[in-house]
Amino acid sequence: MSLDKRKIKILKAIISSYIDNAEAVGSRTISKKYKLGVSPATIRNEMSDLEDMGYLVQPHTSSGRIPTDKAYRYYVDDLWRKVKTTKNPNLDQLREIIEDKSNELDEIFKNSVRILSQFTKYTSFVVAPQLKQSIIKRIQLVPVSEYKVLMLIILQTNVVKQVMLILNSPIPYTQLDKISESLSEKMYGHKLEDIDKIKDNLIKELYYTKEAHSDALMELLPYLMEQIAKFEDVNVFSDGITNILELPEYNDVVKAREFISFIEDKSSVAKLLQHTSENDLDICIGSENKNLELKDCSLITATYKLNGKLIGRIGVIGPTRMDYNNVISTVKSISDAISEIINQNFSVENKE
Amino acid sequence: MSLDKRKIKILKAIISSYIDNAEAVGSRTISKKYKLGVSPATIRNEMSDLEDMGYLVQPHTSSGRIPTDKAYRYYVDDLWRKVKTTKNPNLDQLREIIEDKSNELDEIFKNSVRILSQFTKYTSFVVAPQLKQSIIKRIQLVPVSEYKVLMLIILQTNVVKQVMLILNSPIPYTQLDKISESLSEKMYGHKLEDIDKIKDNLIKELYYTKEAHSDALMELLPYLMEQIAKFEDVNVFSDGITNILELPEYNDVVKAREFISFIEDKSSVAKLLQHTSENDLDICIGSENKNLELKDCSLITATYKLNGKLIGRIGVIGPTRMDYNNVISTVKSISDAISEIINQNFSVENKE
DNA sequence: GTTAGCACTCTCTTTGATTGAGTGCTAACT
DNA sequence: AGTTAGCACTCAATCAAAGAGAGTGCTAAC
Repeated sequence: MSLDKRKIKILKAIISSYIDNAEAVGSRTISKKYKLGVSPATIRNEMSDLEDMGYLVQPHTSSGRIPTDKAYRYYVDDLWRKVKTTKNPNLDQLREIIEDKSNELDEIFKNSVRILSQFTKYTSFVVAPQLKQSIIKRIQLVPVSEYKVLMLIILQTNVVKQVMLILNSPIPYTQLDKISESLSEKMYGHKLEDIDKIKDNLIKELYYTKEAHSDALMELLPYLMEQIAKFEDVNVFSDGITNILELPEYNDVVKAREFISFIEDKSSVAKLLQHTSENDLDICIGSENKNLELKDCSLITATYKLNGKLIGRIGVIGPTRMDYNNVISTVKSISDAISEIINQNFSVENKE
Repeated sequence: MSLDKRKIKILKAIISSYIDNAEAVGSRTISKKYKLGVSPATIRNEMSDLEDMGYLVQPHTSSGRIPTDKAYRYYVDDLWRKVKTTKNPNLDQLREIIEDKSNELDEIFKNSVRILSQFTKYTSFVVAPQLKQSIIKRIQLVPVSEYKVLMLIILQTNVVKQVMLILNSPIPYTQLDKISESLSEKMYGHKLEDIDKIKDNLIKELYYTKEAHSDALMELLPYLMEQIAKFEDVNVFSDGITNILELPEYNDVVKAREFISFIEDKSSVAKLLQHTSENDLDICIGSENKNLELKDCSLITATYKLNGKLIGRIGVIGPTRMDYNNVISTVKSISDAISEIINQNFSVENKE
């Protein structure tokens, strides 16, 4: 028995009906709505075959059929060939919405997941690039008030992190630039994540640097290093969590609660995304997911890159009967938009 | 007929039973669990009186009674006298949790609502102070890369806002300090919200300032002003929205959805909080709320202050049968903690 | 190979009976 | 006069039985 043309037509009809209505599909429905020119009886025979082949299941003997994960996999692989070739027309529009006025990386991600969940009606999330992997370009101390100094950590990607330092005793403004220079010189080229390991050495080295040799600085150093070490490890943004309340499969509050509590746990989501393949676009259907909690969910993720290097993933999670067509192209568009935006705004400029 | 001592005891017993179980309370339950030394029959008579007085209602003839908004109002007013006098013991602990490592105002608020919803098991939110009301103390431009300059706007409260400016043509680093000085001089003392109105004047004045007279600057100015004008108007943080899924009154997914979509609309929440009284602590029970959507909810809000001036509110929203005792004291504690933290970290230092 | 017909299955909805928590009233008691 | 036991009554919630409806599988005819 093989998937002949008619079987394929019927299978696709069932899948697309089930995606729309979340209700088991009967032979009559297919025959009427998807006019294949054959009677329900014929369709019943074919459906029986499709069930034997593992593409359909019946929730109970006298009900219609619903697609299995295998069916979705077939459907998606088929879709895949078409999506790949169609170019997204509205990329510029997307860029405009996502691109943030304040040029903040986090804002770009927040916008992205917001748009993504609005467009797909599912839950979406993004893992922000691991800040700790970034390399320090320069440190700049800026006086704010007598006892407050703002430390700006300028990264190679031109992302600027700010840390407010509270002083025990004031440091004259005029010294701050010199201190900044010394700090920059010593910390240049190090990754943020390495600071914690080498901080003792750094402090020692700085101690012997003539310009920086002020009591105020020495007092400040351990505190300053500590603040850097405290930067967040992974950062996950999500949006549209409550979208799932609109779906009939989550009409049961208990189910909804379970899903939400899983998704709200950022570390589990981060793990989820780190365990996916390195593919540009990854589709994980139902039981293909390693997490048992997600056996009824599909996960569509795409990568975004900076200077050609993979730095994060953005994705959508929804029921296995999700609107793959829409989700796949939306995720792809938005991940492309993110890549473009960050490459334009945050790439390492070689001319320097 | 008046509220004698026994009626009060019975009323309180009913309220507290209903708060615990969300189920209509019968005379037998009261008689057994709250040993008042009288029989169910007597309690029935009293309950009937309390119903006549408007403190109780029966969902249907043969059910127990549930408290009305009037009952909660009585209960809360009574509680009020006691809460007022008890000092919160764990304020220091709270401060420690809320106080943010990075000294970011937004982080403080996010922590506050997180803690608040964790402690109360309800939904909580805070309106962040209106940034636009803040007065500019100083502007500092910091070079980031050849075509990027970070503009730091240092406010009187020592909050520092950063805006990344993308240049069309590079500005020599050495000029940036001078430009910063000119900008600071002209913009000092103005409120952020006024910048938009007076920007034309500012630009003109800066044009005639000798030090700042560089083409690069002139090109930058309109762009820079525009960025400032774009700062957000109100900022609402919320947390624990999905806590309501745990409550029996929201076992109905439709109800839950309605509640959530109301709360997720930041502007409606902002409006809600701005319409409450100026009281330090405000309690709005059920139909006392102006929003029809919240007729089954109670809203407990408290103010926080900077330099004695009210700058925002934080609050909890939950069902009318909420645990007022816990919520009131928690909201109060946390608002106090916020006040302390921001007064310590963000108050205008007079010595400067 | 396709289809009409029909018996069969199983869920969903409706209906009716039963249960149980709780009330209100009355009459007796303190 | 206030309190209480007793009892009839009410109504939501639960459960079982019946009926409807959607859909299947099989058979026999086209």
